[in-house]
Amino acid sequence: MDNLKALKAKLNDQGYKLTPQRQLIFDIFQTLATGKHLSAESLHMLLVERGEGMSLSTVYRNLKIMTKMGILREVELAQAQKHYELNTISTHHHHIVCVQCHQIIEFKNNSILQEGLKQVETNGLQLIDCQFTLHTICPEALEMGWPTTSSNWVCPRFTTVSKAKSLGNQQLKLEN
Amino acid sequence: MDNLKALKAKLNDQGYKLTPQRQLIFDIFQTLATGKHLSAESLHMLLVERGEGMSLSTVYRNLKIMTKMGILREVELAQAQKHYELNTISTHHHHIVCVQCHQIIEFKNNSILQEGLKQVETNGLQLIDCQFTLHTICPEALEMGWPTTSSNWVCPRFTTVSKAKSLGNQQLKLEN
DNA sequence: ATCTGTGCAAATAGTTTGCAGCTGG
DNA sequence: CCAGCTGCAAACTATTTGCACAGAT
Repeated sequence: MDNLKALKAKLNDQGYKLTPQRQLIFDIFQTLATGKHLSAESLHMLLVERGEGMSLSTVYRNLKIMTKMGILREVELAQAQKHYELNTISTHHHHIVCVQCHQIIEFKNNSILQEGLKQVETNGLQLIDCQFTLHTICPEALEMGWPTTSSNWVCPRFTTVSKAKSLGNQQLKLEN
Repeated sequence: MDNLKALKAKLNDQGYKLTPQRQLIFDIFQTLATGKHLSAESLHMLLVERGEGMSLSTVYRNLKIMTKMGILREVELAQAQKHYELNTISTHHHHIVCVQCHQIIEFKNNSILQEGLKQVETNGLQLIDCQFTLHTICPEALEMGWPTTSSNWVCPRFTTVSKAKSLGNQQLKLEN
């Protein structure tokens, strides 16, 4: 596979090696459904299920390296753990997250990425990742008396809506 | 003070009480220099230095509540801990963070907030916080062979520059 | 009177690290 | 063959929680 060669080149370029473990991790992210993020823990479980033994520390170590290199992006949404996804221009997107039910809506918006690039270049820096994150509350939770709502109350909105509303030429999709 | 009344009203409205501890925390954030964030730990230390005994758990508990209510915003930048700052429209800003030296540049950009509001309203949600975060690397670190750079190497760029470059009508200032 | 808040100490969860042996370039 | 990588177990750090008591409305 071509992407694999590129990965190897990128790694070697920085003095890192292409190990079977790194290959596997990269592969999982490449075949991951759009809009899915993995935590270190869930990635590890996925690997174990696949019959690929790999230690959790190795997972952590490699997620870190691949994030540093800009291969993956690390997103901190509502949950306690960090989540990871491939960091490519074509799949680049942002997140709306409900602070009560923790559901996530992804959306694309190129003008925001452009704005980010401009801002970064103006300061003579190089962009590694650009994250636009909107913390929101759903009207249903507000009716329930949020923020006093019980922590496990789940907003019905996202479980019934299959696709979030799109805005202009921007495309939105519902996230797991 | 007027802000204090507003705080009390907001809290009572949700069934929370205005305790001396909450007042103190709010006060600290109000008098905090622009561009400064506090972690739970550093806020606690600040309180202790001031001679205000308060348990760390109380700090954590109240930071959480005040973030939920939109009084504070929780930012996850390069560090391991979460940091907090007041969440007001007039002070609303975004962050550029260097992934090597962890220095932060703040910048204002109203069009981004507008974009966020539009996006959120289109989905029938209510905005609590809007964060635009750019992860970048400084050219100096790249020259040093980043990402293989040692973890405590500090980019000289930010320590010498007193004010980051501004972009258009947007205003930039150097952080903490 | 009741319900929320606090301090303390203990618990937890996510992540990191030291070390001895293994492996890719 | 050598610097980087892995697995394991132990360590660590930020944050959360249970409980008994105190305080506000």
